[in-house]
Amino acid sequence: MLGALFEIASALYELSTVVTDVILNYEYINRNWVEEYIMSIVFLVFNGVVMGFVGLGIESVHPNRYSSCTPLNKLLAFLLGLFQMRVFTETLYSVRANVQSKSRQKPTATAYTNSLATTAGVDQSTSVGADSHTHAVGGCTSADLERDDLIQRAVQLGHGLMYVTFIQVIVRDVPLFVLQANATIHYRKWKFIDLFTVASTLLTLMRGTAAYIAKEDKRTVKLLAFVFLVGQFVFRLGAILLVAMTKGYVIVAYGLTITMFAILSTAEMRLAHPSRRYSDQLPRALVFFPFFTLFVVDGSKLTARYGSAVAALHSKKLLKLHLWRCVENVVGIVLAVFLPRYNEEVGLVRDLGKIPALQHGKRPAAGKARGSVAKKPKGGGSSTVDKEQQLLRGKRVLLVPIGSDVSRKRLAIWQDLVGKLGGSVVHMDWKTGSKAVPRAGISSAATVDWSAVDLVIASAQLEQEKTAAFFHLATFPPANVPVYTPEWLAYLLREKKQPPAEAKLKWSEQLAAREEDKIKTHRLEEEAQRLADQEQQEVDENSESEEDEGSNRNNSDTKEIQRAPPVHLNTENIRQEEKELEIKKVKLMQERKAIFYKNNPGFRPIGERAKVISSLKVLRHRVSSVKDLKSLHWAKGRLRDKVIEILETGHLSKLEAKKSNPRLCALVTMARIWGVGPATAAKLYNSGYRSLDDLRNPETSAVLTAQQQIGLKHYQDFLTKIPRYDFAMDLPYRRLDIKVYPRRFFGFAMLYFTGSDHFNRSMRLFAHKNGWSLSDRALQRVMRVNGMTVQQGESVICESEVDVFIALGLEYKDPTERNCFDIRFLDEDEANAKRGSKSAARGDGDVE
DNA sequence: CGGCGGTACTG
DNA sequence: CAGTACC
DNA sequence: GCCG
Repeated sequence: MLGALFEIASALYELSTVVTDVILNYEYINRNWVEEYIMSIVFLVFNGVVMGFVGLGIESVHPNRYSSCTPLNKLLAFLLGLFQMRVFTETLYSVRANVQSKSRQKPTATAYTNSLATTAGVDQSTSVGADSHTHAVGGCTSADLERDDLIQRAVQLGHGLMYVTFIQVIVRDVPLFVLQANATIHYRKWKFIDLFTVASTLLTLMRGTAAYIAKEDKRTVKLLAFVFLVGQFVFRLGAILLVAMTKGYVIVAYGLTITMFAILSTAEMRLAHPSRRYSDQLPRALVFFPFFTLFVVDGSKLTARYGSAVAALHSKKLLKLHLWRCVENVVGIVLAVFLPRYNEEVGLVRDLGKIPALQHGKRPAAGKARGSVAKKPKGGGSSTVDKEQQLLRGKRVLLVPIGSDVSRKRLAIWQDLVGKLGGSVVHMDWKTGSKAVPRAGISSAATVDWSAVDLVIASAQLEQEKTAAFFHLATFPPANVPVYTPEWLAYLLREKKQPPAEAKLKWSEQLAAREEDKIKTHRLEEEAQRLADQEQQEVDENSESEEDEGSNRNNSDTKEIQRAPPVHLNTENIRQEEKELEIKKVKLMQERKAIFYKNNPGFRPIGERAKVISSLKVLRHRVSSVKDLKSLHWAKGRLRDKVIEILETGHLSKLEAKKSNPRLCALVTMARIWGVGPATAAKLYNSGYRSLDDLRNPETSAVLTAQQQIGLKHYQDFLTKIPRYDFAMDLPYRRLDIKVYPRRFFGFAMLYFTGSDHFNRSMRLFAHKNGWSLSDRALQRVMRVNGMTVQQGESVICESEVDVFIALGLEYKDPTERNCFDIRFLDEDEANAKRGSKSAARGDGDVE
């Protein structure tokens, strides 16, 4: 009776773990942890289907348990598994059967323990086992026979349940455990529910493992080995996907790969030792699970620390994980090889060398099966490496020291590269006798002994004629001397081999490519012009009535207007893209709205009436005179005058005046130093500093702060935008912004950092005007009392940028639509006014 | 005519 | 607190 | 230098 209670209690406990999963899933979706939710559901469904089939299996051995109608019974058996009720209901059934049979006759202990129980009915030996048992008992009445059969079946079902539990562990609990652990590591502190799920998973795991290792039937072990492998597949794949989380197909590929290796090595391990004894199987279970759990947990941490799975993958820490994998594999293999075999005919894999997977990831010292794979890299040895690194050994290289992008520093780098590649640099005689790099355009020239040159390095920017003139040659390059670009050198050193022909790192190829580019651009320009003209005609035809700007159109003198560089626009394409963007935005809004209101129940958008934050509109046609604009209603007063001036004359006199104002130029230049703003620039100017060189004077350092000195030192570097891909060899100094926010600030922080600054300001102004405050970590109600701002209440919850737009009641803008120009520079008067009477800064009064 | 974004660091 | 920075 |  006690046993029955225990059985029911543990079944109830099983059920409660399922309930926990449901609660957790609810929480996932509530917090919009979509990845966790999806994966959890996938695992639950997968598990449900597996358990459903298990139910069908049990049904075929123990038919008609729930009803007398066979199809209905099958459906029930499947559904019970699908809804994760399998263990619970089967336990109840087996306990009932057991109690029933016990009440008729107390079974002997031996009948219970010695019975050849089989797995959940899939194994056909059930009836055989029952028969043999009946024979062994012998001489019984039919009633005894029936009772024995009943006992037998109950016991079988009890054993079967153990396997059901085991399967459940593999397909459901372990992946879920990993999921939950991951969610915990990533997003929140441990809560009771997490502790419960972890503890319950561990318990179930132990139970399942016990069920597996206690099993003594040979065929079932084989079957279970298979199930175990499938389970492992799910387990490992799930774990790896978790490590991958949201980004990067690389890690998915990686996950698949190591999963395959794991399966192969485990298959080898299991099949070689289908041992019947607890003591043989336990070490494997012990070895396998802890190691892999460590691997997964550490992998998750790593992902969290590096921000993305790909970054984590590229980090050196991964080595540690690989080492764990190695240890795990090595221990498994050692066990597989050296433990005694009980069943030689099942031991399928004796030659480890035949499984390529086993050769992967192991240290050379770890295994004896180091066959052909290990030999290959060793065979090549160090000589190959040397050869590869000295691709220019013995070559005499001439560096062409001219070109718009060739500096002394760059030449030195080339020389260094050539040296590293084992080549020697040919020195040439300057006619002028100077060793300085001649500037392009200056008619210096060099004489070169071309027979002593094996190859030439020249900038791709360098024109052919200029080079020929420089070397006093009729044509450049001279015959039989190959010319390469500096990128070719960089490639050799990086890749340690010759680039493929399609890389086009030969100088002439680069020239040709540039030429081709020019022609192409030209053609595109013409095409664009044609399209623009066409459009123009359409516009003219459609908008006679809107031409209210006639008075500004006496443009007989507009011929000398400097035209802006032509823009080639494929109007059809642009329209298509705009349409797609619009659809994408609407979709995003709808998607996020549901989540936003779930997070902020009862919230009312701040500016429901407001439609748009105005942003720059794109015209698809060229605007070269006022008539190209439908109307100028958006510009009034002085702005309008300026627009007209630009369109009519091609320039803006006020701007020209400023550009030629030396004081302003000096101010702008100095203020572009990182750490120097308008005020400091003015202060410096008034102290007599007029240029960067003035400031570079050593005795000046006292007037600059430490930050400003750094800014001055890397003046140009800090002004250079960081390109997406940087192939340059002498990389500039960079200023990097690293911002760390708690996850709940993500939406606000993303919006802020995406910019633009003007966009941020207009959005914040909008919030401000409506009595709210928007920052990079909150959108909250505020009270502003004579200059003081008082917060009122908590921030609106915005998990994404979109949410902020929803909260403000604004139309969503794609990042590409948040671009405005930065006109930040304070004018003189304003700067003076700000600093009041403290400073005596004087200058041209009319400067703006 | 007053207002113009919100926040953090430095000196 | 002013000045500068970030977007 | 625009806007309310």
